[in-house]
Amino acid sequence: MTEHKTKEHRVTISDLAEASGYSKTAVSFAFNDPTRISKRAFEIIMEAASQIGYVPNPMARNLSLQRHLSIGLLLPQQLDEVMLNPYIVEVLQGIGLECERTGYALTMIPLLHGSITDAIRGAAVDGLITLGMQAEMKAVEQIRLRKIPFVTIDGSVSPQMPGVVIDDERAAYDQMRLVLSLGHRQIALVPMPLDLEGTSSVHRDITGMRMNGYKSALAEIGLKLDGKEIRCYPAECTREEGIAVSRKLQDDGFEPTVVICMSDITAIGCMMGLRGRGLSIPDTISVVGFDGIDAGEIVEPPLTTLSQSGKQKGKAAAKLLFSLIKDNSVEDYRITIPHSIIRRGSLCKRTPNIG
Amino acid sequence: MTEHKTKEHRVTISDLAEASGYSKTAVSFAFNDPTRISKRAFEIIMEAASQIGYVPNPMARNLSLQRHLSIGLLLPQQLDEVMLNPYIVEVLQGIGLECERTGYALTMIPLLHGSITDAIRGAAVDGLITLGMQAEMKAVEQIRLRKIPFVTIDGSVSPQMPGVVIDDERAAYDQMRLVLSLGHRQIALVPMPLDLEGTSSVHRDITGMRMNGYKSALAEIGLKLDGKEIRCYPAECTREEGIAVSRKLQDDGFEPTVVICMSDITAIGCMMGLRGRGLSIPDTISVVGFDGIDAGEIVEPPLTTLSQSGKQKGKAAAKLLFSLIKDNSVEDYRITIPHSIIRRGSLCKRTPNIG
DNA sequence: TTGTAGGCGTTATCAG
DNA sequence: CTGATAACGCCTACAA
Repeated sequence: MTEHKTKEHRVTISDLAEASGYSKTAVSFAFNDPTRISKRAFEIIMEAASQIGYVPNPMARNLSLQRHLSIGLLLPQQLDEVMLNPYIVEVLQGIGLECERTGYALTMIPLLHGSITDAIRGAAVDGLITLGMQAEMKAVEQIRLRKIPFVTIDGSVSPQMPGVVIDDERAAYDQMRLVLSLGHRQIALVPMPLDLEGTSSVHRDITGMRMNGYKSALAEIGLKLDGKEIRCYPAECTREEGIAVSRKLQDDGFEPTVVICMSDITAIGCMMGLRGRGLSIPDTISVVGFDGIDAGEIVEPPLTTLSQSGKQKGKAAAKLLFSLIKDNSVEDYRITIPHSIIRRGSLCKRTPNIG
Repeated sequence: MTEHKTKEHRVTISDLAEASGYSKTAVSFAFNDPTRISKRAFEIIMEAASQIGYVPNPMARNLSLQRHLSIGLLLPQQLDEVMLNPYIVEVLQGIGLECERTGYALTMIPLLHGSITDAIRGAAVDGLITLGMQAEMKAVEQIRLRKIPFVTIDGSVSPQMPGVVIDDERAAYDQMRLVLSLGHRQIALVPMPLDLEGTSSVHRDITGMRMNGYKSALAEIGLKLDGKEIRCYPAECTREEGIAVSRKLQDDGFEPTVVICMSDITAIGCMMGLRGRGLSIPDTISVVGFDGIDAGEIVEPPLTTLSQSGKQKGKAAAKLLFSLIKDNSVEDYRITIPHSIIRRGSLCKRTPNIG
């Protein structure tokens, strides 16, 4: 047992006032606006400060200033799960960039004994960024109670709930169009599971919109999600679930020429699973992902994907939030980030099977 | 411009006291320890609370309670760079897990206008986790001033600076031994650059210890880092720098049978670069990494690596810190996490070139 | 069970 | 340029 004494009566501004022979006011100025006291006073105070080891207490400072200098990120899942998702990590990068620019810290707010409400209640932050927040969630109400500004990424944005998104329907449409244009007609679709509870439905809106996009693209050439040529295999955004998909395909005896995933992680898992079953990509079967994460570049063959910049999203969201914190208003309550298709080796042309 | 009014005179405990007809004390109890007031009082107060929209102010609460319910992670680099390093992201997972268990938030503390000292000064946290902190850094002094407990990961741990590490020297030794045992004698070593400044030297200690490990292993069979058969190509932990290494090898006309990297990211970059130059892995050249990140599994061929669990490190560090926060002491000031070798396809046997 | 009053450590106001 | 004094909003002995 090693002792680490740290709390030996923290020295306060009063102590320093006494030690330096000046008033608390003077001390405060010395640290915050030295121009308002004499040079001599400043020096004496600072000297005394390092003598007795004084350093302003951030807690008290915050209360007085009525601000935390920190924004919070409300996590929809356990922190370790969140970090497993490279897309979210990208978002974090973007948020972090803005925080650095503005001198704010970024507080990750985990569920408090499983309760998001309690977590929000106690969050010591000047504003909140949420992930996939839907207007009707009870969390929204709780945030409003706190009377701190907040924005959402990938949620249901509205004038009452500013946020940043991509055009998910269009993105999915583009993704499907590409696949169809290459001649694929036997398709396995891997959406995110539309959870029934509606509580942790980070992806609810998104999944729905993307499915719409898929359907439009299919409809354009007279196809539809029929459960025969074109089937659905929902999966979470994890490699394991991606691998599981490849197994299910085999179990079903379904042999699509392409697998379209709603996330790159799933797609990569899928590639690994398919290869493990002796299929070769893209010769026997193509795979397409969604997100454009880094790892898509390093797999073999590299992953074709619908790329959205999580970093850009995070940055835009933070900007939005800071403008809310500063001016209490935003120019646009909805920021739409562009998406694009990145064509790589995992997807190739396919002559439609005849018969 | 959409207005988002949020600050319309926040309602305080006094307001609720008045509105409910009870005292501030009663209100406080209602929220913190309902058993201390009558059931009736509790209900009336809570009812009134939701009427007028009262919610305790965390800032004031913290000041009064003298705690933030948050620990800080001091970042050695820009947040976006940090997030680019999967190993650090793993550490984050581990820390996050502990935070969830204890109900603490995790605050990422970026440099404040480039100054780590200012960042520390203002950090509103109950304790700090640092990355690669060396005892003689000025940041240490600043943290001591704040009189908050702190631990370090991958730093110079001592009774005065508890922390968690792996046995880096031994790990590097093991890594090199494996390579040598497979017959490799032409070796490219890719350490992290030992920066001269010493300021951002997150890896200083580590690099040095690992180099020692390499040297011991080499010495055992009468070899040494001679700049001929065994050469050094320092590189940062990025894919780009890994790719750059492959280029430098070619420029030098050096044709090692194996490349040993101090991080998986570099190793993966290297693999990509080598393959881009027409070399086949592992037939022509083997590659070995360090860290054991996820991506090592998905590259082709999968990466052989010296695996350390960032998650375990983060978890242990957070545990250490919480014990410091709670009891002001720790059982062991140094936690050593085990490491292991993961053999995969990127490394294969090699008959030593003769002549 | 309830209320009064003082403290947490700063910053801000406003005289001198 | 300097210094009392009042916020900031909550918690908690202590007294009633």
